[in-house]
Amino acid sequence: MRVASTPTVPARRIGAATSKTRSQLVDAAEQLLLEEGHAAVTSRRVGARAGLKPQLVHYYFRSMEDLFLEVFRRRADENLARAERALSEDGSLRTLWQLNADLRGAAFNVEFVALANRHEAIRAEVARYAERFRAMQLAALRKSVDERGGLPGGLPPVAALVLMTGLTQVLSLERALGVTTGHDETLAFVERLIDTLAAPSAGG
Amino acid sequence: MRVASTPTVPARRIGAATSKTRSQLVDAAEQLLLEEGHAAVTSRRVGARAGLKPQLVHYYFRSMEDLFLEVFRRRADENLARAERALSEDGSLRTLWQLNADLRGAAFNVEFVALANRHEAIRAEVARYAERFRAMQLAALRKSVDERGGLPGGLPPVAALVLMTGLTQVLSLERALGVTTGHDETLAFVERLIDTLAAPSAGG
DNA sequence: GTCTATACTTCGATAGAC
DNA sequence: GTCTATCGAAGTATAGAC
Repeated sequence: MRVASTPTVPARRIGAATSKTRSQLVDAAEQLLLEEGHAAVTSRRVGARAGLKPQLVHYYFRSMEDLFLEVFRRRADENLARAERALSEDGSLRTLWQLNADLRGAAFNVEFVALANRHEAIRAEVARYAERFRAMQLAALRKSVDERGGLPGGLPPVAALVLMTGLTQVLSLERALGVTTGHDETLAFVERLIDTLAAPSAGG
Repeated sequence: MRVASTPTVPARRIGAATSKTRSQLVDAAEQLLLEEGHAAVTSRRVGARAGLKPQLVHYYFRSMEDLFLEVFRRRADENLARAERALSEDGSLRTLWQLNADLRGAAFNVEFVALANRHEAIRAEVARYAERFRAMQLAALRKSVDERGGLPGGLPPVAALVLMTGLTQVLSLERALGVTTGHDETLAFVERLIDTLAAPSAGG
């Protein structure tokens, strides 16, 4: 006796994940997302941007949510790979700062956090990425900080990461809005702070 | 000879800004925005949520963008009024911290920042609010900080505000996503820091 | 793998009666 | 101030030919 393990609906066929056309669609979706927000990422507009028929979006992706997930994963994987490269040898605060400050597109994050409100699958994926990114940074920072007996003021390494994340995100976000009051002062302060911590004894 | 100063299109009539029905529509729009994101704020759904006909949305608002602007302004005005009350007597770091930590709905901000990408009028309004909020806080903080000769480490008051804004936003955002690694440690650190600054000499 | 054709839904917005 | 009626555009998704 066979247990029913197949879906009741035959499910329409879906294109291969290795297809070049498919990655063109992901490219187009990412562009639209960054330029005009997630509401602009429709099958028709993605198709048009890629120079393809909109129905191909539905051939390669079971739903628009699947397309969003693919756009997110691709970017997340890039970020994690870049972080791994940067942190493999040097987990200093400066490296971590540069890593966070260089992350492309706070706009990207905003769109997906907004999407996460409505799509549980996207929320889970964003959360998974955020946790992995933080854990990777924490491992590197702990290692470099332990060598010199902790951060000043009793600042826990993980708190330094949360602060850094918040700071880089708010700076990017506000810049996109056209709000820059206090940015220069804050950046200068962070630079000074990192310099001080990198050279605890004068003239090192 | 009269200069043409009237619009070429007669423009359909728009309901009074004082209408109770109108504010019910704004209530409904705000609820939908918080629960399901800005994409869920359609004239049909707003009407249904308010128990009214969707056409009334178009009677009270020239466009959906106008409705979004009204939702934002109402909340922004509340926040500014609350800030003014809290800061009128006490511009301490603790008061500022509580003010930022208590601000309802980082989700609210996310939705409007996302909308700002596509709607210039919304971007300008969000930017105007952010600048006013920061300026109000800065005036209060400067006053309270000058009395005691500045913040430690040469931290400029405006940089303290930027840091605080980033921190409270990232904490709210990540909590909504289900990411909380490092939150407790960071909050504890901030509390300790504020305590230390509030009582510079032991046994004050 | 890509096409045409199409079903079905929902959207913003307006006109005009009451 | 609210209603009915409606237009035209855009959305997701699917079926089936090639």
